[in-house]
Amino acid sequence: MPKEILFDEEEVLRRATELFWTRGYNATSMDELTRATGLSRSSIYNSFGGKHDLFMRCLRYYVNDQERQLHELAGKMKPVDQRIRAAFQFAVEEILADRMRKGCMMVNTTTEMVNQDKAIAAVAAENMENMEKLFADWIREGQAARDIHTTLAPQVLGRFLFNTYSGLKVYGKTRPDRKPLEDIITVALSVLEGRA
Amino acid sequence: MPKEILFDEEEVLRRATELFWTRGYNATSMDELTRATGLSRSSIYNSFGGKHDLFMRCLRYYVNDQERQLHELAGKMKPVDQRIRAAFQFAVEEILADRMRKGCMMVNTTTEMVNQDKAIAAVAAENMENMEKLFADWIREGQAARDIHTTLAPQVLGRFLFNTYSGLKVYGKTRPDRKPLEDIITVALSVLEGRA
DNA sequence: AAATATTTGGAATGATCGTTCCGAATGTAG
DNA sequence: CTACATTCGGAACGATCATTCCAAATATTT
Repeated sequence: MPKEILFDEEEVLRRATELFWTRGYNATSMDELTRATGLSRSSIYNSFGGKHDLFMRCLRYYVNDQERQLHELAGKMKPVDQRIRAAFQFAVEEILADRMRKGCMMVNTTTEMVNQDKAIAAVAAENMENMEKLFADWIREGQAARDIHTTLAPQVLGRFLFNTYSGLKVYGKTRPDRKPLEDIITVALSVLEGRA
Repeated sequence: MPKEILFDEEEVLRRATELFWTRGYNATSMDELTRATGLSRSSIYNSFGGKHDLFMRCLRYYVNDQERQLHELAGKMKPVDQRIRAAFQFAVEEILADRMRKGCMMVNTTTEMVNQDKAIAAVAAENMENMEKLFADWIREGQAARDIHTTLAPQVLGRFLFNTYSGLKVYGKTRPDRKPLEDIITVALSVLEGRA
């Protein structure tokens, strides 16, 4: 009975995410969203609810993708110290390839919306939790393999790595140059070396 | 001949800054600005130009104040290692005292506007330059006093400190708790220790 | 006290905001 | 081929946006 939905939902989500990512929540209008996705107003409201609902879908889409990429990295790159370096190096390449200087959608959203929107704040808190745990798990693994000293607890080092990671996303937005970004990583990762 | 301006310009700037800081550029309306400052629309346009001009004044007001506070700290706290720790500790106290979870206006503005507004991007770049230089100068001073190892160049360590600093402002926005913030600082400042 | 230059409050403007609504289009089921 | 459930395009809605404008208020100078 129902007429089929004609568009590819994931493709729409990808395009909407790209726009929100580039312009932020408040500066993005439904009009721009229709142009970016190719959908009419009605279709967006029908399929995704209003602007806020659509944004939440996009934000989750983004963070899931980000977290998935990092988990995949762990599958390929076994030695933990190399893996951590690879994760940060990957972030640098992403920043340098980002022609629109979008930065990180989660960081952008955090600074723009966390103190004004509880639903968004919840996603931000969850992502922080996940990232800290991911890094902490890697650290624990590296400590067990005696590649990382055990002077500091995995959770503490994980938090530090996540903080450095967020910082890079901000830094790259005003200065997307390889040298300073890699300088920062060099110093940050030196805390994992020796001293055991 | 001229009727006097009845308001205190700095007080107006302070209140407008507080509002932009809390809500960001796009989410702040001229209507809210009139309520926050007590001025009428005409007075704002007369004395400060439009919304964008006023925002630039506020942003400069904010960054000048921030940079001034750090420079003042250097005057009081002579030993460099203690001074750096004090600067980061001060940031933590600021985050914990920030009931509105405003975070850092410069970081917020960077992530919201840098890829959409050249004038703002210029201020962000200038502030980054100043902060890196400030930290680098402190590092150089500490190295000369043999309080900090000389394995890494002042500029490199300065960049790292600035990155950690920015990261904390983001972190504190979603999780304004003392423990994790101080964990991060502990790890970050450990890169300045020994090893010479 | 009168004249003047400026500020001030508030109404008005046109644009744009997010959202709703409805008739037309369209694919499926009988 | 008819009936129907749903999507779709685009007009329309009220609210709000940044900005402009003008008459009233006011402090200084004459």
